[in-house]
Amino acid sequence: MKVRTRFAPSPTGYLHIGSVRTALYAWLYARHHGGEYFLRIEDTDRERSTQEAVDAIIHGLDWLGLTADAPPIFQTQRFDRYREIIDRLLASGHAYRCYCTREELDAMRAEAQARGEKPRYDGRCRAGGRERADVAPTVRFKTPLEGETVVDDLVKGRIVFDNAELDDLVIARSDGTPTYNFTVVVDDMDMRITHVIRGDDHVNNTPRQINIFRALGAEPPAYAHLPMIHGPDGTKLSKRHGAVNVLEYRQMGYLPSAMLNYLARLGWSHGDQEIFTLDELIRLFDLDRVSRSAASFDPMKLLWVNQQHILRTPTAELVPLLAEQLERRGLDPADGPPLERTVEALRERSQTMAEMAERAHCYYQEFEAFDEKAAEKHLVPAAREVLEALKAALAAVPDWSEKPLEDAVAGVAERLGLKLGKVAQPLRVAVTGQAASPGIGTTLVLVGRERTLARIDRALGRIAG
RNA sequence: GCUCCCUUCGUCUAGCGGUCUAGGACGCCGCCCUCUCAAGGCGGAAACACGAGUUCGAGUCUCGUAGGGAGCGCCA
Repeated sequence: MKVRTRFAPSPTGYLHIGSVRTALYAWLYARHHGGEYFLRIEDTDRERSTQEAVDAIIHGLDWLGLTADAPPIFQTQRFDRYREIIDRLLASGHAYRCYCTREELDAMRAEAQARGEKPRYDGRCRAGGRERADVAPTVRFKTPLEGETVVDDLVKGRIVFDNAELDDLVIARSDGTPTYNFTVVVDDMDMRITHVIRGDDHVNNTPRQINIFRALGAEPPAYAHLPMIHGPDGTKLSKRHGAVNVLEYRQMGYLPSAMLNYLARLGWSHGDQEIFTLDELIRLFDLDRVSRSAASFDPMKLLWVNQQHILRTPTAELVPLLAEQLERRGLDPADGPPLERTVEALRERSQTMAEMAERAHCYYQEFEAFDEKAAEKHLVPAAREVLEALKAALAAVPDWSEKPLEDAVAGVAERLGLKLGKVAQPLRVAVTGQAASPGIGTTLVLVGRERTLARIDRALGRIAG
């Protein structure tokens, strides 16, 4: 049977990084097994669902390349179908109308808790005979009173639930709208989902859903419950831990391939391998290598993975990303060296594309001010002679490219009897404003002849002033 | 409270009864390379939650304990 998986978020906010991992695993599992993956928007809670959230989910998944094999399915467009199934369950005696009021239910729960039991519905309307005109009834599913429901979870192993622990859950509200545990079953059944891959906060819902499948005469799918992702401090991952919205990572200059790599590796492993291409993930991913315990999100490691991907991604693919970051900063990519050169020069010293853009700033626009620490250390009176000599030597270089420029700088050092560092550093600070940059020859090429000479004057001015 | 799940370096993990004086990676520290910063190379500190079993032998199996998490809605 062909594998069919789905990702089923509810559109109540931005796309959370934990949700993305769930989507990724469902997507990878389908791709790995040559199956299909679908997106289903669970928007039955009309109070909390928003169009912005739907857009955020779709944009986020799109950015990451987690594309579905069909247009998204919206639950709000399937109310007729849910109604139909509810009627079927009612007719077959698998469900019944409940006339209990909220007050009655609250009291019931309070009593159960007082007795030290799990708060649950006691089934008082199950036998019928409690119809009343002043209460719009809900519809409850008749959970089997005895027996066990077994979940052979693909990640957690066998989990056995006593049906007696489960109560009769509401499947239709008093206004007739269906509830979560019910719509999930109808949709997974209709979509012919073979593998439900979701967060392990859903394990306790699973026996209820399996019972509904059975009542409908349908075969339940296989289940795989993924452990949660915690923050670095071990608590639930939240905004306190930094960005949890995937789209923010795009802004921060992370590569989709790196996000996917990091997230895949968070809770899954393939021996000692850390860096994976998307193709490798598809080829190697499977649920039997998924860890059973919760993992902590580590922004530092994400940064490293991103850097590794920047190192491995072809320059041509990085160029538009750098352009985007430069433009976001109000810089004109045309007013400086070709972006290819900048990427080549900075790729191994940038952990994000945002950082690369920061470092590239001085190649596309005059820098505001010298880094004070760097200037104090290198733009000292003793550097005056060095910069004068450099200016003359560089101005005389006919071919403004790396090798001749390096030779010119080395020549100045030799003539003045100084170590290269004593010459290159003042020059570096003079032309970039910073103490760190690519190799001096490369840096000079990036800055360009005109700006280099002008900036040496600027530095000399500072020393004099 | 009840039900379910989880527990190897700070973090992500390898380990599927003996090859474990527990391996890799991030981070941290040191060294090398070096015009700076990186990248890269080399080295170091750092973990089997605890207690009983089973077994010739347990990080690996079983049961407890402790700790953590999830769920217990006319939310999803």
